[in-house]
Amino acid sequence: MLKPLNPLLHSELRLAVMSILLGVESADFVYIRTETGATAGNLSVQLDKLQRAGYITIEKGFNGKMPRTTCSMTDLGREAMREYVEALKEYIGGAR
Amino acid sequence: MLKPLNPLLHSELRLAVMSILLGVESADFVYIRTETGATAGNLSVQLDKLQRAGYITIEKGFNGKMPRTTCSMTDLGREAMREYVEALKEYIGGAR
DNA sequence: AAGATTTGGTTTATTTTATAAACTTGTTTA
DNA sequence: TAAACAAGTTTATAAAATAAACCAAATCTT
Repeated sequence: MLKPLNPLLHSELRLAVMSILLGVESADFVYIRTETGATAGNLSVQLDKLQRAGYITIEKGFNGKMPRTTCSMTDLGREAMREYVEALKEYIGGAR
Repeated sequence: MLKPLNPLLHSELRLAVMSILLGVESADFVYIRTETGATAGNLSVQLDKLQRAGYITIEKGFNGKMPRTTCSMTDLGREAMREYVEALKEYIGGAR
């Protein structure tokens, strides 16, 4: 039987966020927003879910006077991605 | 910017169904149900969506006296899977 | 042979999720 | 100083997934 797909990661926007964060030390809200094309509201909600799961950390600070939200992936997040990709391969392995 | 993921395929159960059908000429409802572990109701709904999209064909016949529903993938379905996997790789490419 | 159970589903209702719209707080610009 | 903009959050709506309830016919039980 196929492995279940972590529902937290099996979401287009959350997966895109995780994908971006895999490649960098950290990324801020505005950057992630422009890279993904998501609306701010949607992104805010999905980042919160990833944080609650312990997959990313969110730090709120300031860039001069403007607020800035910076995200980065945790080890737990990295491990979850690894497992997700491994499971996913069972689903798409035949499509080559 | 990341390619969008075909929402019809980006669903655990529908993806499992497509994955199964990729490897075989055809498969019947009961087989798909046991392989995926899905409930009959859920499977019925998701098969219908795949059929409406033209990704699979569904034929209803009989096995002796018992009804039998047989599914197989269409060329359109195969092509959609190919594109989906290609898009997905952009998301998970970093996780190796 | 009548009733109970199983098979193979479909339909409908409920829950969850994703998404967008509206709002808030503070900043910069005209 | 009023209007517009930036960076988000909160709340409402739309869509999706899932489960519960149901149905018809076959088979098993006594």
